[in-house]
Amino acid sequence: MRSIGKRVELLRVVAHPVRIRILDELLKGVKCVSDFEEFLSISQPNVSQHLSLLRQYGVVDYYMDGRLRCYFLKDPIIPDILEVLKKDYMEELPAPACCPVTKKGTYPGERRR
Amino acid sequence: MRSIGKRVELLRVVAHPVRIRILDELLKGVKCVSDFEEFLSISQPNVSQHLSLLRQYGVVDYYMDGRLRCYFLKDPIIPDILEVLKKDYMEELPAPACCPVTKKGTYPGERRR
DNA sequence: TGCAAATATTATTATATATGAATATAAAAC
DNA sequence: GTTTTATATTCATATATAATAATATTTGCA
Repeated sequence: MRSIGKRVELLRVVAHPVRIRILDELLKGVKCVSDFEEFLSISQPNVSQHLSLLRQYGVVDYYMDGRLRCYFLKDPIIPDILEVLKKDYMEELPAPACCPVTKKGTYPGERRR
Repeated sequence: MRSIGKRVELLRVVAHPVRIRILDELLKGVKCVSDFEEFLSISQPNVSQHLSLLRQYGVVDYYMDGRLRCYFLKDPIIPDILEVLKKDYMEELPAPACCPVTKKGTYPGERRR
C-alpha cells in the first residue's frame, strides 16, 4: 500500500497538461510514441521525456512491437483521477453553518465576509 | 464550466504535500491559520502562503471571527480528489489483450517486454 | 552489412516553485 | 491611543521543472 506522500508525488507527476492528454489518450487504448507526437504536436524527444517520467512512476508501461513501443496505462488510480477531472461540478461546497472545530475559534461571531 | 486546462492547473496547485494536508484537515471542519501552524509544524508565513495560493485558485475561502480567519473548503472537486487519493488499489490495470489502436502498430507481434 | 525508422537519453538553459526572513496590516485588548 | 495577537505580504534565494537541441540506441529491412 502506497504512502500518502507517494500518492501526492504521483499526483504532481500527473498534473501537467501534456501528461494529462497522454493519459487521457491511453485511456482509449494502446498508443505509440509517434502517435502522440502527431496528436500533441510536440517534439518526439519531449514526448519521450514525458513518457519516461510516467514510466518511472509506474503510471504507464509498454510492450514492443517491432520498433514501436506500445504504451498502455498501468496504475489503476489514473482512470479515477481522469474521471474526477472531467466531472462537472455545479455548486460550491456549502459554507460551514456553524462552529469551527478550531480550538481558538469562538464562533458564532460576526461574519465579516 | 471550467476548462480542462484550468482543471489541470488546479490539480497542480493541490498536488503539494503541505497543501494536501491542509485540505484534508479542512475536510473535517473549519480551521484557522494558527491551528495549521501547529498541526503542520511549519512557520506561520508559510501556512499563509499556502492558504493564499489556495484562495487564489478558489479552492478555499474564509470568514472572519475576531482576528481569526476561519478557513473552509469551497471547491467541490476537493473532496473527490482526496477520496481518490486515499482509495486503495490492489492491482495494476490489466495489460491490453490485443491490438493497439495506433495507426502504426501491427500487433499481434512478439511481446518483448 | 549498412541504412533508415522509431524512440531514448543527455546537456543546456529558461522558467516556475518553495521556503525563510523580514516586514506590514488589521483587529482586539488594555 | 498604544500594545498585542493573528495573519498577510514582500523579497531574496535555493531548488525543481520544462523545453529545446543534439546525440545515442535499437531494430527491421534492403
